[in-house]
Amino acid sequence: MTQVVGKNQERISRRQVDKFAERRAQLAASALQTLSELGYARTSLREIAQNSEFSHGVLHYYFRDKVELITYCVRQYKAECVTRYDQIVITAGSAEELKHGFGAAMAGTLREDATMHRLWYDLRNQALFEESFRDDVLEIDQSLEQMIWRIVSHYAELAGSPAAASPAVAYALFDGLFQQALLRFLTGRDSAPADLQAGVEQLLERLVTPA
Amino acid sequence: MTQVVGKNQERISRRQVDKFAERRAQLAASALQTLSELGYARTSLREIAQNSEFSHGVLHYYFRDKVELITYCVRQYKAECVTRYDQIVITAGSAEELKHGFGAAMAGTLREDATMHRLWYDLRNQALFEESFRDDVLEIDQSLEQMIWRIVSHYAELAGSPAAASPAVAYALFDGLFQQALLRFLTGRDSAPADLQAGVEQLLERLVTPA
DNA sequence: GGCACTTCTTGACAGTCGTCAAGACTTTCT
DNA sequence: AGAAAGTCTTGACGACTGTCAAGAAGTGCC
Repeated sequence: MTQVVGKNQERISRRQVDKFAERRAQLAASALQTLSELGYARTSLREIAQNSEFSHGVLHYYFRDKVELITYCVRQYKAECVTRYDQIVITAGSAEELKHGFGAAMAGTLREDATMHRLWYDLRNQALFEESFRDDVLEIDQSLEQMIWRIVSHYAELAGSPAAASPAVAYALFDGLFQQALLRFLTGRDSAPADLQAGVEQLLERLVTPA
Repeated sequence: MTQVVGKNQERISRRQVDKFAERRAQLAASALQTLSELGYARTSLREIAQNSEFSHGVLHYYFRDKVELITYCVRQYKAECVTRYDQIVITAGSAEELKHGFGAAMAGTLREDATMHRLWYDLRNQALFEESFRDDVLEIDQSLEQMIWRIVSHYAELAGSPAAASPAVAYALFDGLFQQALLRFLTGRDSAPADLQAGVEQLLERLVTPA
């Protein structure tokens, strides 16, 4: 059922643990791909297995049940996206540069990772109905809020005026913009990324301009 | 299968159509209640029927299939909520009054109709994966955007300065605030409605203040 | 080679799902 | 009253779900 490590083979047990973790990550990647294509409601374990190179039974060798698999997926998703804009914060030398870099990065990930973002909103919503993922989802949401706040506060610093909103409000506003852009992008409106970039940059300006 | 009306009984056919429509609405109400409790992914026709006073077979007498039922539900939901704030716009005599009325109304519906809002976001997200509800969802979303814009533009009028955002952006920002407040409210943060009211009022001010 | 252990496949299970058809019950009209 | 139309229940169907157990296939050690 769960992983069993050899009795007195300490040398290789480390290697086996690594292989075990690697395969978990590999299967989680297949699961994430399937989830992002079909959504939570329509994703079954057999479908996930078909998107991998294994059969459906193997999922229960690496994950206790469906909940543990999806929880693991959510955590893996988080690791990828929580530091998405940090490089921009580090390298930006001016407020203008940061603003354009952030706007372009938002527009870029909208274009490139649209289905993954769609999945994120799907799972965040599931957490409103189901207790299971709630803690992980809330933790990711908080990390995203902090990521946004690193942008806003650094921009305020570069611009020389204090930020005029709390981290929570700033995150909510950018998230609203992004979610609407995602809806439009996925329903075929090609101008969505450019519109998002403009909206994001305008919002960033206004968030550090005193009323 | 579908409704069959008597041959030459024009007098009563009208009454039968009404009864038919009434029962559809009644069943849709049961469906909406079930959906708001369980979410789209976990709602089955049998569960819906158990939340009504009928057996599961009757759903296929009044609705062709599950998609038509949920589509009908979405439309019924729309009719209820699209004019939610219009009374406030009409009766508000000053910018201040409109601002407080709107903030209080948002906080109030967050408290009262939280599970319905949760369902709305769930269904809007389903539309990103499924083609079926997409048109209806987009139509509702547009109506909500217009509803928000009636608030913003009227507030700008009362305040004497032009609105500094497009209808789409304004809607996205308020929606972001509301969605975050919903997440917090449903996860037990009691201050969510008050925080939402404050955030909404602040945003409304800033949306009509020139940069 | 034989052995211990890990990894993966296969097939089955109990349950649920949407759908539908047959028929019973109810209402309405003549 | 009897016929006809409308309404609802019951029970079944095939398909799909998560889960699990039995065993085959693969891997490394003596």
